[in-house]
Amino acid sequence: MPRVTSADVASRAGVSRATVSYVLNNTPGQSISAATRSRVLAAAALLGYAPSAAARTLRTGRSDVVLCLLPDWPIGNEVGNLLGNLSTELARAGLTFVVHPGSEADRPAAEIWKAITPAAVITFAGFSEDELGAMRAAGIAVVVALLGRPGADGCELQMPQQLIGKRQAHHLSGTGHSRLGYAAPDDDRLRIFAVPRLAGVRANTPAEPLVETVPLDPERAAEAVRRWYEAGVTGVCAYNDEVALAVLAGARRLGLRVPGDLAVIGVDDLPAARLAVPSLTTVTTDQHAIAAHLAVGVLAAMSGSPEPVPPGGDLIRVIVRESA
Amino acid sequence: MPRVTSADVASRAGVSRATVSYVLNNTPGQSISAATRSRVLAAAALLGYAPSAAARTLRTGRSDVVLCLLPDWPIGNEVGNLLGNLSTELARAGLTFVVHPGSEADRPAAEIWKAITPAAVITFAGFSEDELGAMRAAGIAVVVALLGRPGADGCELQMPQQLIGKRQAHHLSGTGHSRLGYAAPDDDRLRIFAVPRLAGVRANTPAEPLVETVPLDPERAAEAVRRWYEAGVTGVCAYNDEVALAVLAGARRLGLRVPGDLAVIGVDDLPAARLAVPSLTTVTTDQHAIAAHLAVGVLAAMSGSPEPVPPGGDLIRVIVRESA
DNA sequence: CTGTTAGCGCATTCAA
DNA sequence: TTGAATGCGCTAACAG
Repeated sequence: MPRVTSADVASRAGVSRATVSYVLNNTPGQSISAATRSRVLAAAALLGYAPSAAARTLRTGRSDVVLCLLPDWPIGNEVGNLLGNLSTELARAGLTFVVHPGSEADRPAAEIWKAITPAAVITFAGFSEDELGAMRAAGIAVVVALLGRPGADGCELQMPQQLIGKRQAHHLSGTGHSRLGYAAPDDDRLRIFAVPRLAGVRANTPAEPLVETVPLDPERAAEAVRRWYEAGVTGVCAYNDEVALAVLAGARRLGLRVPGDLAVIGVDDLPAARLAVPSLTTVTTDQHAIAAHLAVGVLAAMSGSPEPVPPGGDLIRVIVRESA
Repeated sequence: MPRVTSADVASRAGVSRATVSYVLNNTPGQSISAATRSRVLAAAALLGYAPSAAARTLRTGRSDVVLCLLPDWPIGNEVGNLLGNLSTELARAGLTFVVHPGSEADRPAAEIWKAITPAAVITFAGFSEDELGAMRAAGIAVVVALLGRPGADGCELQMPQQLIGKRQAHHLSGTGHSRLGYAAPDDDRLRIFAVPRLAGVRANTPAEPLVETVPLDPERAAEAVRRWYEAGVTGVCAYNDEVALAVLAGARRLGLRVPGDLAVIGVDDLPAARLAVPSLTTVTTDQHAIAAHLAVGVLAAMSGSPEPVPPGGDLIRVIVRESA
């Protein structure tokens, strides 16, 4: 199974390799007769010719691949949505989007981008200065850091994460809760999200929220709920809907009424949120808008333009149901 | 910011490009003095040299990238897990795993693999013969089809899908239910999974199961539950946990007891399953084992070996909770 | 106008 | 240890 190259197409069509290239790429400023053109096209189709991405990338110096390095955190619905939207958005710009789901432990990030040679890298975890330099040396035009420390080059989405916490806190305040709790996830990999979300809650509530780690288990969640109850907490912001469901389960186990004794608000609007008892009030992010913003950021970085302004505040909405 | 090439490293270290290559690749059968070696290494580190994947791929004729083409279906926890495990598994073999989450509509699959030139492609949707031929012509050694029609070249995981339905049916039969219902998802993109799972149920229950499509909405789910109830159905196999939660919600709305009036069993063991009321009995697949099997399949296909035997039956387990 | 020749980009690897 | 060839496609310069 010998690889079909442009030379094969050329000889099959009785023309030179240059002509094949011109025809297949529709190179402007080249006049090639319709007859020749169709002969080349026919030959290419017949042989099933696909140009070597490697050779093309080598020659042009740029690939059209955007690589997303996923941190070690579990991929759920929301991330899945974001990735799908991002793919759509980048495809619109003629870019190919791929995701690497592995952890740093399995394969260092460097190995990955070296193997792909992307035009751009999107990362959620941030990079060291060394790594950044290495990537530039490898000809990667841009690095878009999502949740890294501000000031790193690349767009910054810390704000939306904080905004999520802010919205939660405001909703609970608005329904008369002044003593809040925060339900943190029992998974260190989620700290990168949990920290800014909690910060958002903290900054928008008069009293310091009482933070409890809530495992996804009714029994153990009940312990956290009990501590809140004893401390006079009446409203809980949960890291996400899963944690919120655990809080619900814990409250039920203690015989507490939701939202009567304890109001709960989640994040993500999972299908399960609507189906829970009581149905779960939650905060959702417009992943479509986020994806669009990210895509614009990537494009800007690739062309050296300044990074775009972060999207407005309307991309985070509270979905009011029964639990708060 | 000029790209750092091996030539730069060579001149900086005062050696030839060949030497650089030998040192950096630790090429066996080459004797290079420790002094030279360390000089090359130092120069490479200093300049932040990263070899061009394109050039390397072009020269060696093989990339170490495995590309997974995801169909249009929503990416949830389970798929996320599978991808993560797969990445780990392939990393063990020195391969780089990337996923393309876009739909065919955004960007035809051909565009993707042409842009990546992977050593192997994993697909869940199956390919046409034409596309298969094209991929081979592009030098892609293998195509692993997961849920395609049997007989396509590549390993076949249809079986586990059917097995899932089988396990559900058996569990319900074992707890005394003879008239079963099947709760199908309200999303056509999931048909590829739903069909074989339903087939598995069908093949393992005496009477034909009563199939109802269950939207993820309590109100509308209740309609489906009512029809089951009126038809004398006492046990429902749900497509997955989300659908199962909808069935639970529907039953509650009708005032039916679960599992007393209606037993429900899901698939996936989402966190929400354990937290539901009543907690959800469900079936889970050992994604670790599946990933390992897939990885072996990819390796086999890449080396031209026959495809490995499918993993045994122990990778699907019923987790018994309250709902069935 | 139409199409060709020739050299480049970068790392690998054989022969010297 | 090194010079030089090689893999594949792009494209400026050039000939019919």
